[in-house]
Formats: sequence, structure tokens, C-alpha cells
Amino acid sequence: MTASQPSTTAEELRGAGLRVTAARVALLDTVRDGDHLDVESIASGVRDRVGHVSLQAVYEALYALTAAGLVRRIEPAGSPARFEGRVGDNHHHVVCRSCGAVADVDCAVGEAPCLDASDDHGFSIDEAEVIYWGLCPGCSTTRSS
Amino acid sequence: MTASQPSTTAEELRGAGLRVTAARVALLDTVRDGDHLDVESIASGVRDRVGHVSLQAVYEALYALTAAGLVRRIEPAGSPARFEGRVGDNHHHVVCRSCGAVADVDCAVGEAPCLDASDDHGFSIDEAEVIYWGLCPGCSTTRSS
DNA sequence: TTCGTTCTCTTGAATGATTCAGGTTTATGA
DNA sequence: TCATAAACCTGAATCATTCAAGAGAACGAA
Repeated sequence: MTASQPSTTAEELRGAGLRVTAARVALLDTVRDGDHLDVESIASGVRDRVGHVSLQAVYEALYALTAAGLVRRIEPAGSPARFEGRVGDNHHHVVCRSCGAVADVDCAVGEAPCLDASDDHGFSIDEAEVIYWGLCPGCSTTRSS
Repeated sequence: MTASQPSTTAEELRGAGLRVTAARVALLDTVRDGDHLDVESIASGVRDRVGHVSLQAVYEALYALTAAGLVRRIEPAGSPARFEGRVGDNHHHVVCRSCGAVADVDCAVGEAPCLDASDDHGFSIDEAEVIYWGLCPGCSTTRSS
């Protein structure tokens, strides 16, 4: 085979200074295949792929991958943390007030911080996080019927 | 005394359909005097004014006052809930990544939802919550020195 | 003024997500 | 092949928040 593959999941981990373990490869794949999964769902996705993994290992791996910029953590008010594989494009989220469903929303402005604060109070701002709150299609029909 | 005062804290509570108790008057005053206080700080502020109040009473009162629109709850990722008395103007917040300090930022756009999602995925959106993340003046000098 | 209803407050316990502790295994570079 | 630090394990602790159920108090009606 060729000596250097373009960029497998394993190589991305190594490139980020992390060791390549079956669990972490499976975790990164799980997060990328999933849709804003919470920690429990990620753990069960990893277990489907590689067998037993402790919940703590999942927490530690998510911490490491988040720090490395390979996954992104979002935490809407009232929800446990969720993770997504889409990183680096500064997109935003819509969250359903009723069922907690999350969907991606492209940032219309561009790179972070995509908005300027009218008065930054001396803070050095690096990101503007936008969460659109509302009702998802399912919950809004349930509610009005 | 005059039979009708303009709008005391007590009357605001009554007007919102809530009973007027010393604890709730003190709580609303505490939140308004304070600056994005957490529940513990609110409880201790209330106790300074009226003596003993249980933490659960504070939680219940905050829930009721939030539902009535007299206070607003904010919950930046990684922080316990905080409450503020400034309501109805759809302003936003800057949060320090290092120490968690919160400051208000006026909304440059206007009423909620102040932003339109580029693709709302069928959600009916009523609010765009913006959190500017960065470092407060104190933390950014500490970090660079 | 008294009374009853319902809201508010109480103490005490439970929950759930996350983190800490300490020791063992394993990936990786020398 | 080995050493080392990263990754992983089990088990316990922490923190904010919520649940439960009974006691007390506000307030409108009689």
C-alpha cells in the first residue's frame, strides 16, 4: 500500500498530538456520524464499535479532542453537553425549547467573532456564540393542535 | 399614606399574579441590585434583608419570577445559572472564559429575535441569544504578563 | 374580622451530569 | 526491547438542581 494515506481518522488524532487508540478513533467517528450527541449517546456509539469503554474514558477523550479542536462542545441552557464534529466554520445553532433538538445554522457573517459587541466593556472577544431559540417543526404542530 | 403608590416592588409582584412576601420582595430587590448573581449569592442577599430563607424557596421564587418575566435567567456554558433584573430589552452578554465574569451588551439590532437564521430548519424562532466569549480586562492582563 | 383556599416556605432526600483519585494498561519514540 | 507519559480503568465525590410532603401564611370572600 502507499506509505502515506491522505488523512484518516487515526492520522488526524496523531496530527493533533494524541495517541491513536481504538476507543478514540471510534469516538471521533461516532461524533462525526452523529448529530449533536450527548455523552451517553457517544459512549454507546463507541461501545457499538469497539466493545467496552468506560464513561470516564469518554469524558477524558472528549475533553482532549475538544482541546485539540477536533470536536466542538455545545451546551444550551438546561441541556447536558453535546458534541459535534463540524468545527472551524463558526456556525451557530437552533434549539427547540420543548424537546431540546439542535440543528445547525450557517453563520451569515463569517469568521469568529462574527458580531461586534456594541460595547465590549474592555473584554477581548474572540467568539460570538449565537443560539436561536424556538420550537422545532414537530413541537410547534403539537403545541398548536 | 397615599392609597396608591406608583409601582413598588410589592405591587409588581402582585401585578404578576404572585403573592407578596417579604422573601420575594427581598429577592427581587437583591437581583436588581446585584450583577448577574448566582443562586447562592441571591440567597445570601435575601438573608441579609429578611433573615432566614431556605435555598429551595429561593429556587422556587426564581422560577416563578422568571416565568412572570420579572427576572431573566442566563446560563453560560460551564456556569451555574445566573439571574438579572434587566428584562424586556433583549440585550446580550459578554462572558470571560477565565473567571466567568458577565457584563451586559446592548443589542445593536433591536427586539427579539434580533437576528434571522440563514436557514431555520422549519423552527419557529422567537429569540436569538448572543454570548460574546473572551477575556475580561483583569484576566487578559494577568494572562499576558 | 374570620375563614378557607391555595400559594409559599420548610426540611430532608434524591437525581444527574461531571469531576476527582489512585492505580493499571498501553501506545510510542528512543 | 524498554521507559515514559498518555490513556484507561473502577469507584467515589461534588455540585447544582429538583422532588416530596407537610407546615405556615397571604388574601379574597363571607
